[in-house]
Amino acid sequence: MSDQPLDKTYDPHSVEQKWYGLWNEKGYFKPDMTNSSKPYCIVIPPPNVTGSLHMGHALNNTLQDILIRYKRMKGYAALWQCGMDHAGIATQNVVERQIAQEGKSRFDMGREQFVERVWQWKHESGGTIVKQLMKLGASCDWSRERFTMDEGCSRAVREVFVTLYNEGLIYRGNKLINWCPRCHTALSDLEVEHEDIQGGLYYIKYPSPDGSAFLTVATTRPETMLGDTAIAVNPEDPRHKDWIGKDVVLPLMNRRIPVIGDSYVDLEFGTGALKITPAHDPNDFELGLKYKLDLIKVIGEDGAMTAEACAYAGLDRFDARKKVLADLEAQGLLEKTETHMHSVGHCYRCKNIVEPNLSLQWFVKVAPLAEEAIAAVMDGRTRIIPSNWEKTYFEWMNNIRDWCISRQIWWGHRIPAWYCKACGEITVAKIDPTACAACGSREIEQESDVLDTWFSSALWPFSTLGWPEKTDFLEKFYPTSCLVTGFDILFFWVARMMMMGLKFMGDVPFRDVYIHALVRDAEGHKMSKSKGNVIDPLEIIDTFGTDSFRFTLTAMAAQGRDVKLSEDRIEGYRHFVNKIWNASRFAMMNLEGYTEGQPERDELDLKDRWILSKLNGIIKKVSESYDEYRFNESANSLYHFVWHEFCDWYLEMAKNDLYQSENPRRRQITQQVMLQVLKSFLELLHPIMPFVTEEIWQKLPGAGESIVTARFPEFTAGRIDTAAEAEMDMLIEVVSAIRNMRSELGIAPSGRPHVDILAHDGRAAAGISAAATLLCSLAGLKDLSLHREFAKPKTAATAVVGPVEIFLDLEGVINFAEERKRLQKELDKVLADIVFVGNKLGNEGFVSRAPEAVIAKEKEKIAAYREKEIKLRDNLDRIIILCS
RNA sequence: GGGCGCUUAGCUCAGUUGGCUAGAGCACCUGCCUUACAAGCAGGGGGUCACAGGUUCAAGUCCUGUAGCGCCCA
Repeated sequence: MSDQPLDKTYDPHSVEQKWYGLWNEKGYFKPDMTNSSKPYCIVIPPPNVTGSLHMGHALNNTLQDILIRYKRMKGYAALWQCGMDHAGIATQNVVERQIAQEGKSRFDMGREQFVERVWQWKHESGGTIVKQLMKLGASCDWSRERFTMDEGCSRAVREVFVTLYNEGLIYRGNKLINWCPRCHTALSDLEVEHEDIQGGLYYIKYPSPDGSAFLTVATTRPETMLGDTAIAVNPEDPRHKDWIGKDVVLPLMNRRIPVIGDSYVDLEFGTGALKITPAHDPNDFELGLKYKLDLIKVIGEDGAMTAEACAYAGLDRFDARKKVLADLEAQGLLEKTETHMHSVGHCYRCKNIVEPNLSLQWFVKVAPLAEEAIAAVMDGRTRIIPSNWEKTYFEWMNNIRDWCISRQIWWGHRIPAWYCKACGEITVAKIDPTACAACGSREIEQESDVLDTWFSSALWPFSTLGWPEKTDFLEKFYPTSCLVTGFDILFFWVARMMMMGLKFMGDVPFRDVYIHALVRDAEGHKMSKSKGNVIDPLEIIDTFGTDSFRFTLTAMAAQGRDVKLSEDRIEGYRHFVNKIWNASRFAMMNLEGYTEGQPERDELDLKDRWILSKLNGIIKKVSESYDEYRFNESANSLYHFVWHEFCDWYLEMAKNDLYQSENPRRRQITQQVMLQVLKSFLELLHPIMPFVTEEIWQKLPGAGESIVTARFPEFTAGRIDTAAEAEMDMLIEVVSAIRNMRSELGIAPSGRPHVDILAHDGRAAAGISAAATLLCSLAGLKDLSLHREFAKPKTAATAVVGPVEIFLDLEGVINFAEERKRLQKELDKVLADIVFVGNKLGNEGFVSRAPEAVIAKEKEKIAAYREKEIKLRDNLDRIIILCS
């Protein structure tokens, strides 16, 4: 305990720095491997090494930290396995831009030197996000930080690749893939972002060989016509079916191509005739296979037209489009042009338009792996929360296509395949071979492509725990407990981890997957640099402190709803931090004569029993909410508890005991209860607000080593005291009623009126009597008289609370007309209540079919209303007399 | 085109299995510098829960349809 009282306001910055460093140094974030405590493990979604903390990270990591801190306090061996992703394309882009400023390209440098340069960049400027995560308070075990390109992860990648290859689940094939001409690499289907853009729909006339007739075809990409090898029409289409089996002449190229009939063709779209370019459209590719059509590649890797495009060779694809259209126009073969909205694929890294292109690439045959991954979610080995995401997961898994895993870049895991120049065979090996496995030739050359970054991320839950080695960590923590992530990488990452985990570990990678929402701006727009609506979490932390920021995210992170973040909201929660601070400050300013100890049960007074009961309720509520990933409920119940129960009522009532000196024992008990409640509250809140809770907790008398490793409060059913809660409810209502009268009748806050209370009911009377002093101070009264029988005073305002009637002496100050209005309003309300509940009870269906308890509740209600009505009428009558 | 979700107070949102004449924060109005907190305290106003049907004794909550918005996939 510190002798220093708390400062008047809370200063987050110094506090945050101090504690984080200390926690980390003391190793609190490392799981306790020595004991037999149950494991709890989360693997972090590895941020890109190029990344810096954005709102998505902030939310994602706050939620993970809450879970980890909670479980750690619950006594689990809690491991938050952290690390970073090498982010192949993104990182390569960053370094390429850097060397471009020096006037060089990666090709000038050569592969080895370039990769060296990337590592250098990584060491110098990569991973700024780690420090930012620390600012956020993330309690990762930094001693176990991993990188997808580190030695262990690379070994895991090799192991997996070779195994899958040997089992025929990885193959090399010439197929249609998504090609980014800017990044100069293949992309998987997932890495293409589709966006609707306004384009043209061009109607091109394909003449019959004798020139007597034309078949008109509509297309959005006219430049691909140069690679057409057929036209397809629907055999059901009366307009075109006669063309089937005949040829047309491909304009500009003067090539004869067949017209085929296939029901795939949509009768409604365009003219009902479809040009087939198997080398540049995925659907055409399938048709090409079906009808054994030629594949003519007219767009090259650089986005320019190939030699196959003859007169157009060398032109950029978009220039070629213009020229093709102009030439068609000139030949009278462009029938018309319409504007047309259609979806166009863009590279998710550089946003350039992606070209579907024929290319020799490596693929993972996913169907067999997906089957297992589907089954694991179906039978509940892995839960997806909220469960409606399961449907999305199944939908995707059931329609999954082979995964293109080769990338034509240099930064990444180089594919462990060697081509033999002598026999042409491929050698795939875990350890770099020196000779061809087939013919023994030493003339072998390694595949130049690297693997999709997501390939290594797919192994993250076990590669980071040491796999393929059999480590203690792997043994203890796999399957991990929970994965926390946004839905945007459900397919990219979660699905693939499921497949790989099941395949290589024989078990799911995680028991739970918690999918959280997206953070948007106050208007609900996705934050993006181009829109300029990005809120930088680090600026927020600087302005408001980490705790208020984390609390805001948590309180707003309701399941299945996006977080619309505004600074106003964060500011509001900064007030909350301040409130906690000041409540604690108050507690510590009133510790005169304090001794440590646990008061006996029968020494507790009403307010003590009440707050301890409420505390127990909140322990239950908060634990359950954390357990069920209802983070916002934890946050909101804690907010309400400390502000509106502990501060508004308990502390206000405690002042009586704390300020008076006649009864030191009573004061001690109140101090003990107050501190106990405060301490437990801080522990409950700590997972959400790690810093301020530690700062205060440390200053409390009898503090332990750190709140980080303190025990999370346990719910005890026996501590719930319903009698105390009911009694307090009544007192609170009485106080509120008096305050309301004072306010509505314009009694100055400095005014100290006298109150008479009439209570026929013995219990109520006893309660009021015991709390008389309290009532006076809370309601600002001079004094209070309690009566079992009472001649109602003439000049008093009145209120009815359950079995109790309150008379506020207004001699000299009363405005009878005002009081009459007030009572009339009260009476109207109670009459409406009676009608409402009366209707319910008068309903035959309700009485016969509603559950017993519900009916009893309604009956109780109406009885109370009726009683209140009688008293109100009586009081109103007397006022009316006085008014006249 | 297929799928998912949203629409509740001026604003941002809670509201688990139907029992709510609907809650919070901010904003607003009134009064208070009451010795923890004016980043505060006390009191107050404000909603036909998008619309239309249906199921039920009972619907913000379940079902169907409509409108608007958003996202994912093709």
